[in-house]
Amino acid sequence: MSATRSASPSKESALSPTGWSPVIRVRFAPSPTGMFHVGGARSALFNWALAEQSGGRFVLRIEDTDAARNRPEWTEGIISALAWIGVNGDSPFFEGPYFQSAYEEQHREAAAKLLADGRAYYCTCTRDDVKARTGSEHQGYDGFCRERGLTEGAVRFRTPDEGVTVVEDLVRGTVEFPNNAMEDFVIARGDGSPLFVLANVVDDVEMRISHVVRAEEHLSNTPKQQQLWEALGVTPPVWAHVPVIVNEKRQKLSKRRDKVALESYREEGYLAEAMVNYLMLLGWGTGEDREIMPWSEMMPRFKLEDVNPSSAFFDEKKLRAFNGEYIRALPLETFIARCEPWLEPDWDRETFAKVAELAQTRLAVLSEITANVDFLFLDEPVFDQASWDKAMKASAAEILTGYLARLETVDMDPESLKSALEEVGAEHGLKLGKAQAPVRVAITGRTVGLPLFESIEALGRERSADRIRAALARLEGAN
RNA sequence: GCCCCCAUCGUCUAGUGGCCUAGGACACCGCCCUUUCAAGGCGGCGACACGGGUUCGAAUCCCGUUGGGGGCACCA
Repeated sequence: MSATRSASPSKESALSPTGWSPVIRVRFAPSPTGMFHVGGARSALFNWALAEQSGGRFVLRIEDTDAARNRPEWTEGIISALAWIGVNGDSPFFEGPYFQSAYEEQHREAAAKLLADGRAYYCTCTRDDVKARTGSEHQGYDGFCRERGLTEGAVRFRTPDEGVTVVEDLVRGTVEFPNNAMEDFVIARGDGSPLFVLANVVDDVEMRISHVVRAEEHLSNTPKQQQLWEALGVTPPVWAHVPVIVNEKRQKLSKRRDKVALESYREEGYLAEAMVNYLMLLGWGTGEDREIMPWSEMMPRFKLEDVNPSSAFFDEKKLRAFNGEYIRALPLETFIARCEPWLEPDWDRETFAKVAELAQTRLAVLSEITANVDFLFLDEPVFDQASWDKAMKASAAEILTGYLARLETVDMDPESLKSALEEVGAEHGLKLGKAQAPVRVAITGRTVGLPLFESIEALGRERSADRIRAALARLEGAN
């Protein structure tokens, strides 16, 4: 038999490809071998949109069969990261988590069935054996044990020698794989333990997965898996291989060299909403001249057929821009609450609340709030040397002295504080833009930051005066 | 080496044979606003990889070239 799939998924069959159920059942099957990856998050989101828009199910399956590399904290990390981006267990569309390790019995039974049906056979060849016979590093298994009738060893799946395996992919269209390029691959080890390719398929079958939506790196495995589905007597799912996410060198994002952990973005102060929005746009577009869109609007618009097949660069600059948009769109109270993790416990929250609105338009990520407001709470500002050098020259000392004098009597409101500095500046032929520089550095330690007069108001008369005196002293010490 | 995928501005994308002198967003540049920096407003730069077809007509279809990428374990 050809073991190929002839029918292409029509719109109708895409809704019930397995014939088991009219609902879409998708799955996300990460292995807990490291920090949760932005690529995984993007795949999860695509699956999540599908489940939610159709009233189907999103099945979370932790593929924890590689005991050597698995760690429980990674599993927790996956679950909490998913929850962060809105894929949470409380939703009626969420199912799981299931743990692959719990289904080993089914995997073994499947291998046994394949063996009994003659679709698989035992093999005792080692890699070196095969290499010795074929004389090549690159050649696959040569089928040596196919007809030997062994009763133990690793289990190999018997692949067709001729013809092609046709994979119908919603993103990539029809993809044909020549069967003669597919070796008889191992589905269970010599000790009987199942391999990924088998476990993955058996679980998908058992969990009645209708659509397998995953990254393109799995496309090459798909003909093998499809053969397995068919050998198990089940109609394969609808496949959809979404593009890989790449770095600036256009290579698949890797945990080693790239910043890929969702958690690290979270810690930097990226908003989940912005991250979700950005991730959805990697390989897909809203179809409108509008990219900033909440999940509630994006979710129903998502279609696998619209996913772009080419790889997408993860552009943190654009993510930052999105994040800034989302931060600015936050109601002030919410913004204040969201900043909380980056504020030291002893920083006065009332003072912070006074300047929060001024800071809101100045952040791309929440963690930047610290550098914007720390001067209000520290005994003395953190002086940035470059800022100091730039501002503390020419008539800086005169400006500071003049302003210090006025600070004793001026009304402590931004307008009055501003007029006072304008007057001092005028005395030295300086416009406000120039005159404010030394004062700003004296007060905040930096040349850039929150509006100066509001900052002085928030700091208070005495503390502001102290800082100007300190800067003056420092200036003299330098000379 | 073998198999497979991909190819529109620097980047993410819109575009599914005529609406395209190719639209939007990020980045970049300039101007305006302005107490710094942002934010905001306005404007600019900037792409259909190349070569053949098919067609009255191609960014859109086909073939090839080139260039990227992914996969080929008794890993997941």
